[in-house]
Amino acid sequence: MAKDEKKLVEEITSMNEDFAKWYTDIVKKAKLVDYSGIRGCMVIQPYGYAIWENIQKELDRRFKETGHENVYMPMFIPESLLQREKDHVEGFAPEVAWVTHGGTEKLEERLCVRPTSETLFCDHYANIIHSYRDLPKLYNQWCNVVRWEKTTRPFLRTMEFLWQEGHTAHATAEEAEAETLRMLNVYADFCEKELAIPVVKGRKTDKEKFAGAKATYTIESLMHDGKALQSGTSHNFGDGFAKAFGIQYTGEDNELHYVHQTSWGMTTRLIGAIIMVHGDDAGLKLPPRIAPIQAVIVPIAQHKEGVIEKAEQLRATLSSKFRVKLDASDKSPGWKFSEYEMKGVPLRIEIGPKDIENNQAVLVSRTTREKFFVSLDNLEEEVANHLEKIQQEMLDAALQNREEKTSVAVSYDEFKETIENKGGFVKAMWCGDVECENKIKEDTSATSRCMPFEQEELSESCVCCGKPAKKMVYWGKAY
RNA sequence: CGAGGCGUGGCGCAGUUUGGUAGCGCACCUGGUUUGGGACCAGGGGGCCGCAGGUUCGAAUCCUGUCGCCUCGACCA
Repeated sequence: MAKDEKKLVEEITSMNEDFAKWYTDIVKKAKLVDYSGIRGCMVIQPYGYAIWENIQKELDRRFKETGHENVYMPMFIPESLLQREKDHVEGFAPEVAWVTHGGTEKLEERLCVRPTSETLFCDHYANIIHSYRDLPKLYNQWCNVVRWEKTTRPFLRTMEFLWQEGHTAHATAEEAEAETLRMLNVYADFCEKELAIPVVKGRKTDKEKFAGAKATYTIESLMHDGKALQSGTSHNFGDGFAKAFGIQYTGEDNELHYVHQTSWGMTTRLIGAIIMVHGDDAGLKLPPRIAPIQAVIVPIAQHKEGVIEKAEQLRATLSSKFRVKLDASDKSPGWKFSEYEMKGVPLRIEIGPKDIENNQAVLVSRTTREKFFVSLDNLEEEVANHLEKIQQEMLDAALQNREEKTSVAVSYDEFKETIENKGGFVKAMWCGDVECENKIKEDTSATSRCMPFEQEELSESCVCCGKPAKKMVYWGKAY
């Protein structure tokens, strides 16, 4: 084993040995979350929350750019309101938490803690939308929701989680469809540009679509262990909710019309995706664009005259353009190297007596662990270039991993064999029948991830039943 | 909710089979020597053994109950 491949952090379980353990090790050691005393709920610690704040900042900017406004809805939903739309309540009823008492008094009507806020938005929209002049309504809210999950894992599935939910109302079906796809594209762009996570865009099958939706679109990403993760969804509700909630407007034609609605969401689960797409055995690896610390300055032989001062000077200069931290604690340099690699800091800047003598600093990349000796005269430029390069390298690596773990199956034996032994995405044709989805699930535990927009004609018949195929589908085991 | 595993200083564990003064490593504190890949020496502090009952002269250990956490399935962002 080459020296630079040596496992530097003994405390982290190797990902090839036990991926699930590796994941929880990272989450704990990098201090992203702490387990709380409440089942299935996590404490998001400062470093983890800082990642979420950066995600919020970038996503929110994109929402504003596309004309959306932020609002805040109540966190309680009266039972009668939740039950207005039949499919919706059936989908969520098994996992809602109920408030039955106010103080010591039993409530006349139970309130559920929102698992999602469609019903609240609809109730509100019915009040404020009267004319075609009131449309479109492009609202978004950042909030927490609660779903009574049976099994939980930090970030990937918790009983309470943070998210953003966009809810829009439009005059026509065409506008609603356009909005649904526009926001899916915003999500995909965000994942690739900011998180360096490549995604497959497509449509969910009826079996997998959102409760109450006419169509659900999704972006699917692939984790390092070959499991898929639904990373964001965008739903077109058609006028189903509008009819259930009576959201009507008077059009230019002086006739009453129902609105057409959409909703779309992304959650703290994205942090789980970042961990599982980019991380390695040394720990977390954060894309520079959302890393809370983009560069850490580690002084070497900091007791020597002038070292700390120089390091502080670098920090002061760089901090106007980058999120930079100086660690002048009395831990050894080696300890700091490992610590910040574990925390996924993209770039390390070493400065010691030798460097000061030569008017240079040493930059070390988290992705390659390569060292670069750069002049202090153009440090800012060098740091900017390296961060950009690391961002790109991370996307490239993630893309390569996904390509390597994406297969094609034409026969059912081939399909089962690939899911079982290789994992990852398996592209295969499908007849459109839910029976085949169910059978595949039963036989392999894989589900249809999406019907990608970019269709390919792999064969003419369904991989499962052999009947004429309608769609090419990405299949895989999912988180 | 099904199957498995685990609750002992902050973290990771041993001790439980066969009841008898609560231990180890890391972390922490003090002093010194160190400092370019998780430094070393010396000294020190910290534990109602998840919780509640029971058996016993005596319980981390045995019995009953209960709560919580983790992993894997089914459900789901």
